[in-house]
Amino acid sequence: MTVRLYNTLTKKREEFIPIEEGKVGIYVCGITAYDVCHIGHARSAVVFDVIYRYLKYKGYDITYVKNFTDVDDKIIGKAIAEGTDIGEIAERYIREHNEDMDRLGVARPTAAPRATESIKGMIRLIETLMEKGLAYVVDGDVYYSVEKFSGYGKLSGRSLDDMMAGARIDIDEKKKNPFDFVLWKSSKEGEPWWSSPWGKGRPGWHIECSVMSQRFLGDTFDIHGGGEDLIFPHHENEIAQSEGATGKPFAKYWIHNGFIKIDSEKMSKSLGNTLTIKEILDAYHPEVVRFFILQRHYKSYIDFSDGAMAEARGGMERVYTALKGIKDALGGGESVSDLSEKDLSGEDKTAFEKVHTLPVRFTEAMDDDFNTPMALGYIFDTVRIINGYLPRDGAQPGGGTLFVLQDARERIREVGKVLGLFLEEPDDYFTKSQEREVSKRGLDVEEVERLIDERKQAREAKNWARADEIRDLLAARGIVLKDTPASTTWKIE
RNA sequence: GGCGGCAUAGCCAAGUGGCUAAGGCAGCGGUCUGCAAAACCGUUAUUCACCGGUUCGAGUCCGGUUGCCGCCUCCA
Repeated sequence: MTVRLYNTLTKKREEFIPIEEGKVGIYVCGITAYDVCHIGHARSAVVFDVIYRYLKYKGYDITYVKNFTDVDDKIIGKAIAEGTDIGEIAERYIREHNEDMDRLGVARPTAAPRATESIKGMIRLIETLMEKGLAYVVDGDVYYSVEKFSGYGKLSGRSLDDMMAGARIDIDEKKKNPFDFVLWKSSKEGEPWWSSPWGKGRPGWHIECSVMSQRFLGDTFDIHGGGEDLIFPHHENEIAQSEGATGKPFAKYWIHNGFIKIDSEKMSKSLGNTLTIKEILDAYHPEVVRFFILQRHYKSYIDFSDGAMAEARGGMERVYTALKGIKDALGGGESVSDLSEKDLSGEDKTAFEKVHTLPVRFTEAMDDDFNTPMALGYIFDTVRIINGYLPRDGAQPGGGTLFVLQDARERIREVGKVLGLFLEEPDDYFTKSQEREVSKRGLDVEEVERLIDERKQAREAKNWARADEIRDLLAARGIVLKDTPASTTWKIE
């Protein structure tokens, strides 16, 4: 089965056919290293991480490039403000970024080049554009002449005439056309610079991606991705630069992820409602964050709120509760059943067939434009089967049951690995989750446990009134108790 | 002003021409439990913003209306 994906360039869902059979080259625009990453970066990272892992799961030999922009106005501004150089600023935020990604369980790309490592290539590319008459020089700045590139606007679906009609940009007298964009910028006093045929200067923003994608993936490659805000002008300009220079098609498929809103508002620095990845991870388990993101199709916007996160947490718990049930039934052993599939019959056989085909359904969903919400739905279907199949308290499960449960766990792990979910030991997951909730709510754990202990004694004395009173007291603080024959455990609702 | 997207149950969210409109959360009834919790079973949209059209057949295609949103400036 082949993957079908929505291509921003054609505005259609298309069959994914790699340029070279079995191989995939993917380039995703990374961050500008001038500030800590927010939840929007997390979404983009998680979405493309899952696409990367899925294509790998499908057996493709994949080269995944995600760049760092380490020279730009904002970085320069920050360096000047702090009296340091751009290298130090970039280094700091790249390190922070990598830390955030590691915590989110985002795999490192095959290559993570920095713009400043490819300055020579950028100069060469700009020279080619000059030779082809696609660029012009004004006072040491080099501009791209959009009118000279006939395909300009094909990605964002607008013509230059449309853009002119609705132009809202400042007229810059240096430019021949208001949509011309800078390829090379002359440096002002105190700014970093590189020498070039046009004098001391630095690259414009778009040129780096044209150069680094070409360097790692060639003139034409399979997939180019990024946030939807990059469609115009960034990706449009990349196409103009690359196709203008090589005369060949640039990326074959373009994938763009949707934005995150916060409490139904657009997240932006001016509104002051940005949430950093660090803040989110202090409050929620990384897998809850991934689950929250993957619960919606990557192209739609997501509305972040505490309520939505609480729901995501609830969903995660459902899966981990089932995994815990399996673990308890297996008695902690990894491989306790030495049966094989053909030894199964009746109920065991039926359950096995349902559970064992999870990866097939998962693949169907993912092949359909990476439909992670549907993929998660199939995982929940599997969870229901497991829960209904788990031995009741105290019952001794038979060999067939163990075999099925073991397989169920394997299959959930198999697809979970692609999504970056359900990879923890259930006990660890619950412990970490609980610690976060406790610290978030400022609960006094010792007092909680003292009350539980008091309730235990009341229960032993069959003083149900006092036992219930304590439970209600704890419930008022969001603590839910669970009595098992052996002990009482508690969790945050 | 230009370009584009979305509207599915109380909430979140799949489904893009055809079996009974996935799944999660919340609710209700039952089983289990000292009572709960978790889990399971059942239940919760004759209907997919509205109006018209195409079709044997539409949530799904086309046209219109209304409402929300994004991009056009740095932005994931």
